Amino acid sequence: MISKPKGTKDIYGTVAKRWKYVEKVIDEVMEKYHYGYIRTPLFESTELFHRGVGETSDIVTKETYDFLDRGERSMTLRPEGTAGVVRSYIEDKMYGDAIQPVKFYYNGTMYRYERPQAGRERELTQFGCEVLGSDDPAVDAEVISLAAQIYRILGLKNVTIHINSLGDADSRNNYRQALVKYFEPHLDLLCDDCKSRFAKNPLRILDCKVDGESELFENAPKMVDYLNEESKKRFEKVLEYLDILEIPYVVDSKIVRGLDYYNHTVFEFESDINETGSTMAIGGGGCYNQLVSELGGPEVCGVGFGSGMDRLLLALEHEGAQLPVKEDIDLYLLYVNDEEKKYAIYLAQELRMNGFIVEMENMKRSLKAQFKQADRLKAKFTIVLNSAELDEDEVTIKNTRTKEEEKVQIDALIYYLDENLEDDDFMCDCGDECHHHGE
RNA sequence: GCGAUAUUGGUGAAGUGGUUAACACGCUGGUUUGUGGCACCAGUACGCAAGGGUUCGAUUCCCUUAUAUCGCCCCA
Repeated sequence: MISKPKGTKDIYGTVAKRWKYVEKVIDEVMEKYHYGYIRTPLFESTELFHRGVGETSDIVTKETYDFLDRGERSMTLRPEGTAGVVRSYIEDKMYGDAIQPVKFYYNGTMYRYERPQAGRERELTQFGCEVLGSDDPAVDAEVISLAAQIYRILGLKNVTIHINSLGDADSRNNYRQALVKYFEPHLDLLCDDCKSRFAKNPLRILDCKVDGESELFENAPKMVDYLNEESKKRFEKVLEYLDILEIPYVVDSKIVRGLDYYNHTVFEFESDINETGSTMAIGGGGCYNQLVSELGGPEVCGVGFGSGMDRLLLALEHEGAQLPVKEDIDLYLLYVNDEEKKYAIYLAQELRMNGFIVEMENMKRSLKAQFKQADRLKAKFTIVLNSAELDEDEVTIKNTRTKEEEKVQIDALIYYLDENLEDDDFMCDCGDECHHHGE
């Protein structure tokens, strides 16, 4: 047997329906915020992902799917969405467009060469957005509120927004130095991982799982105190706008994000996915004011966020959120003899073209087994085709819920179904403003 | 890259160094010759991830590999 590659998943059945629903919500919300859908290549030049990420992390060396194509060009399966969007922005000179800022959203598979674990696959699906060309803090707030809206509409409740500011390049460097100075005398108290973080990426020390709660860490310098005046004002604006939007947040100085290209606002959406009560980031993002120029474009600001579908669905499941997923069918056609079967083939097609979800027997089952099948399919109606009745141009249709049977002229069948199929598909608890169903 | 645990039919699983691998669900058929969902009866793993080893004998012990789950590193 050939099995799927490590860290990949087959998605089908009810799970696939949940995915499609979530994707529909994403599309609708993105559209209202006026973000244009963008599809960029699944693979790009390796250099695209390696530049900008910097030398500090393992990402470049061991966590991307790299390969040489037949022309000996080094290619990489995209590990995230931002780089491709920024590349496209630069390549197509969108910074010259009349409409600014440029706003995009994406939704697609990404590839990371990692060991799978909870909420972490090698092939993953992420959606996200990018705004390029504006440094207005209102854009930061918009991006955050957009993500918050998607989560809210999906029914996710236990999500906390952690937000922080890294300031501009100067502030960030000052803070980095302060951290180094602070931890240096206590180096021997740190865990082994932190010792290497100290050398490679001191900001990450704050994320330590071993002794992140210790006194040493509590007294560590805070980013906020190292923001210069301008950066501080900018951050306050972002928070003010979030207040206007009535979006609750927690200022969390431990949010630093891993990569160097972030400036100013950074944020993460945390959900309590595990039974253990520990939290997991289901999305995050921030400003990246150097990435565009790093990749060969103009000095332009970017803001974006990305969110993992797998973790999002995990969180929805964990919270028991009800997604409006349709699992039943309208009608199941049963038959016994060949003449009836032929009519079933015809009738199924006819009714499907008229908008009904129709299924028919295709397994040569006994009539009894056909009824069982109709149950399993949760058919709202069944028709047992009967030669004698067909000669009279009529069928007996049975409502599986009320058990009532009725003789109906075949000509009147569509009308009958229209009348009798109630629209009780689902209830959703998104309040009066809910427009996302029934279309 | 590192670590822990696991891998038994269509599914959930129990179990043991030794004749026929529990139980349940499902599925198929029958009781009921074209109206099910209930009930009862019957059938349903030539095999316990793959390969190698130890042994008179292994699904059970050992090794290797693969896969899965969870964690570490990293986190875009």
